Amino acid sequence: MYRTHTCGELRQEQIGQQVTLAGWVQTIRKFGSITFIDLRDRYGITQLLFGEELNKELADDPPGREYVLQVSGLVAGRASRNPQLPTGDIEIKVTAFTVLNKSLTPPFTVQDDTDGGEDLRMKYRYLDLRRPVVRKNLELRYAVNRAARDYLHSNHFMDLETPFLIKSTPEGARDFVVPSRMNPGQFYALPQSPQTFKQLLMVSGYDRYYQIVKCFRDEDLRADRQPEFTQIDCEMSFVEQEDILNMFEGMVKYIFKAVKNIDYTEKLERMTWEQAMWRYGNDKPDIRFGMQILNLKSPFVVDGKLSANGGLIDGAGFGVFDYAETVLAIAVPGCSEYTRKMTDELTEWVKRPQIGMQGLVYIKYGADGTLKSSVDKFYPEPKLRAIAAAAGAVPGDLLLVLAGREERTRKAMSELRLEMGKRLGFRREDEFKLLWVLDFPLFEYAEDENRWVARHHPFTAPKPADIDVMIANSPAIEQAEKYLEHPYNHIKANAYDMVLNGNEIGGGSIRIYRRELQEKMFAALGMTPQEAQQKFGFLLGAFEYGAPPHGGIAFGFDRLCAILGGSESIRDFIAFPKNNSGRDMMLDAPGPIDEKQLQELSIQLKPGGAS
RNA sequence: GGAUUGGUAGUUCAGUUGGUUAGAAUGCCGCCCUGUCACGGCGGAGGUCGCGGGUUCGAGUCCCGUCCAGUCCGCCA
Repeated sequence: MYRTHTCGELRQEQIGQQVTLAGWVQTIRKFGSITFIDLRDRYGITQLLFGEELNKELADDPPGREYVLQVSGLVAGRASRNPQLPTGDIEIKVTAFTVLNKSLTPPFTVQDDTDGGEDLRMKYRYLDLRRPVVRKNLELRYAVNRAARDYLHSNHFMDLETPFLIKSTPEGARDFVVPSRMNPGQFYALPQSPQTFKQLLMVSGYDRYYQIVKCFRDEDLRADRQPEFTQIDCEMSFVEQEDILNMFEGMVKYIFKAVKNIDYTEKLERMTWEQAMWRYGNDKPDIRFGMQILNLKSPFVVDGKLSANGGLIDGAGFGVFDYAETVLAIAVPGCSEYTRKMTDELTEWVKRPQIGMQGLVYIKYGADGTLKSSVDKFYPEPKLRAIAAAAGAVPGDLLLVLAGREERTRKAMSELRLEMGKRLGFRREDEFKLLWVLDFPLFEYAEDENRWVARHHPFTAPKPADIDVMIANSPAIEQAEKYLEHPYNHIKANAYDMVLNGNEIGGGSIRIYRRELQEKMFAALGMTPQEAQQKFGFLLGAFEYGAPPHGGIAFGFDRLCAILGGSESIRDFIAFPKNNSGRDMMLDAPGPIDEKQLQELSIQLKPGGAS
């Protein structure tokens, strides 16, 4: 037997017991004729005391950091206790020890506040994973996994596996492809999601399916994006949107309780996509704080209602505002005393190429009620007061105003709002705000491709009221620049996203389950009937054998774990992640393959294609 | 594809207007130390300043190119 106890469990109650422990050397502290060693395993740290006799034996071939040690000895109370360790009341008086394995000196310190940089830790990820902070992240990941399974199992969902070697699909992200040796010149694709399989399972009558499953997308990476990532993928039959919202609102709340012990009792806020775009400038608003965006330009419509805020700044002779497509403002609380230097810095911030604004206008609404702005020349105080009032600003606020092309300005204002929220400490990582965003547009017009694309995916059903509009209208557009007038712009999807603290953590839709509508959808996306048949014939065929109404949702598992763990980067929550360029620094993958392998696969590389 | 930040000792970093032998902390090695837990004390080793080219009497420092890493934009149904 290698051990009787772990390094995290011994307490005062065990004093006097003979125990055997095994673990890694965390630190060694020598004092002449006695030596302390902190022994670490997954469960904690226990202090070992080597007395005079053993100390000599230890000195013959002294162990170093990360040596694997097995020790036997007596649990004893400590002369001076360490309240910072759960095992700090006791130590082991070692009577015998064995070096189970040696270790090279690790290239960085294996402790929470390590001295190692990111890429070094990735190269030696197996050492990095020994650090308690990283271990806690993976423990949290497992807790989320277990909670999701508990909840779904108790609601009669079945975990069913779907294949990884499938067919490349034209829509959506770029596929990872795998050459087929037995079918020369042909390729499998790795799934971007098990979408069509889970729909087929619905056709087969498995009316509640889930899978915590790897998905693959060959696109450029970010801190919160990996080429292979994990989804909690779910699908249900005989459901409407409301059923799905309720079921998965329940799942996320269950996870909050199980993992964070948070009682998220209130019903999730709901917002239409249009509301989100106008009020927050993006489709995944962070609603932990206000600072909603106000449109100062001409009247605009949200959800069929005309906004009264428009026209406040028109016709004052300020060209930047008069000729801009849109002018947006936010009221930043308590910042009216910003100095010139600070507003200049914000101006530089919005002028960065990533934001791309020409400049920034500000209005300082002083605590004493006075108004000062960078555009006083054009807007006398009463006018500024009206603008401030419309934006819901109160004395002490700083109004920030951006003007320009609508899409870009809205996006920039969204970024500015988030940045100010961050600077003012409104984005606390221990506060969690969930939100449903509903009624997404079904289509988007891709100007570069000159065709409609599905905003969610091509299996998403339109709102029932829009089905007739979709069937009655041809997707064709006479002149490309006139696409905005096409009825397809107004078709809403039966789709929904769940947003947590400004991150999309889940998204799904009610699916199309009739062949005619699915064919119409493929046609709308520019596929000929032959193409549709060739690419999705299996699905269209299945729809002819009694496909039930169904819908589903998929959650970004890694991202959910990261947010619950208070981190921006999902890499910290994946045991063996890839770096920014999709490389595994530890394996040094991807790499070249042998000429023989290439031949078997009937693949010839372009000259210079492999290096 | 683009923007931007960084690359100097095992590691994390400093290095001024270009100027003598490139520093600190930590880690590592040796000696001392019986109550530490960030132990302490003394001593020591450790550098292709990412790589290539250029400017200069002289380059870690300036210029050009390139590679690697981080963040972001595009992209990611």
